[in-house]
Amino acid sequence: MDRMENMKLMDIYNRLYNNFGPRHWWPAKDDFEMIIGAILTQNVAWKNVEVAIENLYSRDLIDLYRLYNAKNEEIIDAIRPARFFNQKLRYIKAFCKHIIDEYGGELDKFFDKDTKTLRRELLSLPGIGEETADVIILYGARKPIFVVDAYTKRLVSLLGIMDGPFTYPRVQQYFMSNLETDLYLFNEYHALIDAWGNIICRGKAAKCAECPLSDLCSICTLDRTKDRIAPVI
DNA sequence: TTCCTGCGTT
DNA sequence: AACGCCGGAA
Repeated sequence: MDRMENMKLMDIYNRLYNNFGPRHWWPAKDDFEMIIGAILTQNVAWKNVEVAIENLYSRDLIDLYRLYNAKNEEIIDAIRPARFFNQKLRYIKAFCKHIIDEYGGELDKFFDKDTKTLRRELLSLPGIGEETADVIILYGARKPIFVVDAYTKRLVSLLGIMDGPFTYPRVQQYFMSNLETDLYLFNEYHALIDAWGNIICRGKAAKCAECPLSDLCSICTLDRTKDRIAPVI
């Protein structure tokens, strides 16, 4: 734990928290819905996922066994707004099958495993990459792990707080080695970075005037008219 | 790298 | 019409 790096990261966290307030993630009624949402949201706007989840609820399919036994056409019909529906159908069914075969359909038994084992097991499943695995560990199993997404890479790149290349494990290691291992902190930090990337720092339409980190940003100087350059990731 | 491939925003 | 989205696989 480097004191200076910790101060930098906590300063960023506090600015985001003061600006956006607590985000109360993950937005789901239960753990199963949380996991389905995590798969459906891959490279898709969350608004589309909300529709897909609602479609599943209206078909009474937010349930491990009912979803696993449902017809492919019915699931595709429901999740179509979340894009890549053929792949995501396979991913969802594979996850359900795994929990049914290995844990008798009980998610809690799956979550009981230690973080490292849980992560390995999640990564072995189709459609579960590093980000989705960590999201499920943090917001589903409620174990402290730092989630890295495209916004996180954009943030460290723009603020110049760490050296590249900004690969998933390197960025994750940077945050986890310089922050207290705290479930609430990791929960809010990722959710706040998402709010920042989603609401403020969205590519061409970036609202630098409203950004609580503008004075730390290497390319977003407000005192001169300057075209934004895409961050190198 | 490319494919997957819906929808609100600009 | 083009962009970009709470990515992952091959």
